[in-house]
Amino acid sequence: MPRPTTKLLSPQIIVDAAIRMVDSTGDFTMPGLAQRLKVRPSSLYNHVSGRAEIVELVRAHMMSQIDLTVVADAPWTEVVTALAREYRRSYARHPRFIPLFTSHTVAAEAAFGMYNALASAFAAGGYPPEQILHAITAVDSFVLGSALDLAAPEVVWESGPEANDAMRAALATSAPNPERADAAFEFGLDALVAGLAARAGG
Amino acid sequence: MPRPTTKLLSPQIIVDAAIRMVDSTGDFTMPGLAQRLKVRPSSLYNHVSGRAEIVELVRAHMMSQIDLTVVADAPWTEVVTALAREYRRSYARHPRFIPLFTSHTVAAEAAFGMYNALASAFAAGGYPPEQILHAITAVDSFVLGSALDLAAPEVVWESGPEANDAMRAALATSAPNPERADAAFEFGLDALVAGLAARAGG
DNA sequence: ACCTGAACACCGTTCAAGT
DNA sequence: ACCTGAACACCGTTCAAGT
Repeated sequence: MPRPTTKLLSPQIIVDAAIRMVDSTGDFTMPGLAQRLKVRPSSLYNHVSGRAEIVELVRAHMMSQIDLTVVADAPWTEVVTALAREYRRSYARHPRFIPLFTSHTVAAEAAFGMYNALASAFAAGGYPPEQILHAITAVDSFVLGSALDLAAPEVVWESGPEANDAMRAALATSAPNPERADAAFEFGLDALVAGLAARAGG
Repeated sequence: MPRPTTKLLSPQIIVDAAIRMVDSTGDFTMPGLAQRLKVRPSSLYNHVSGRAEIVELVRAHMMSQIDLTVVADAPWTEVVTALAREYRRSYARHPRFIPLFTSHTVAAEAAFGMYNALASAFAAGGYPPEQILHAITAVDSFVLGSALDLAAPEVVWESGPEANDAMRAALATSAPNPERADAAFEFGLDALVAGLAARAGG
């Protein structure tokens, strides 16, 4: 009886199980992972250093799904828009995992491809070096905040105790998630990139 | 011997202790809170329903610190800018608490004052109701993302394995936190509001 | 009314022992 | 090389008991 060629455990298998567990329950635990993989919790430590590393591996996995070549030879504002959209989409595939990224370690390594691509786009737009980092940070912050909005439970706006006139009129037009979050992201992204374009070329 | 007039425990006292513990350690636990307050962990449950409620009380406390009347009679774009700045500042006083807000419940109640003020400003700017919610969401997402950037540990950009030319030039200008995060926020906020202004009045 | 003590069902992690 | 079993030091929460 030869050993099975496919191993029972590996970092990739653990990462997949963590993603599935968070998708279905909103969080993951080492015992929960072990149970899904039909293994004892201590076995996991032969493949990952601990829970924190699993979170980082998931982050790296999601970032690796980003296609950095989209519309590579378009005007720079379209490149930034497309990159930000791809960036958020990679988060959006597993929205409930996003809060686990926010008590973060570094993340810079996994995101470096994205940052390089954004830096090139802003440089092409005429941005001086000392503002490129700010522009990248602005896009990064907006994408992460928007991704978190996607993970939010359906907001019970209606129960808002004292909405003023402007707010009440706005609430009357509200759509359910994820359509509302998607529309808000596209709206905000368009405004942000337009504002960044107005500051460029100096 | 009369009882002491100041009680040993109250929701406010627990909230203050949680904030101090997160400021100094990055997280809080019920036993840790109890120890700081010279009390047993089970005593806390006479004043709060549990850990989750403490997080929500802290969120409400921080939001209540926001001054919604800043520059009330300025042009609407300045009102939005000032509100967003105040909003982020209320987070920034205790940056390490911010990640604890991101696995959130509703938050809408605590933020309603801010949302009302933003709604009024956008309405004054000529925004139609169906876009006001998007504009508010964009500001909200950008502020939260920027606040999280503030909680990030000093990023070891330099160790970035393969920065391209544009990125390397940008990194050479990087300042330490919190100055870098502050400058990036102001830069991004200016761009976002400029973009939102360009879409207004339609 | 509110603090305590003891208990419960969990965590993440380590490590010697097996194969 | 990798899985197990047992153990450790923790969690958050409940609840009867005290005062």
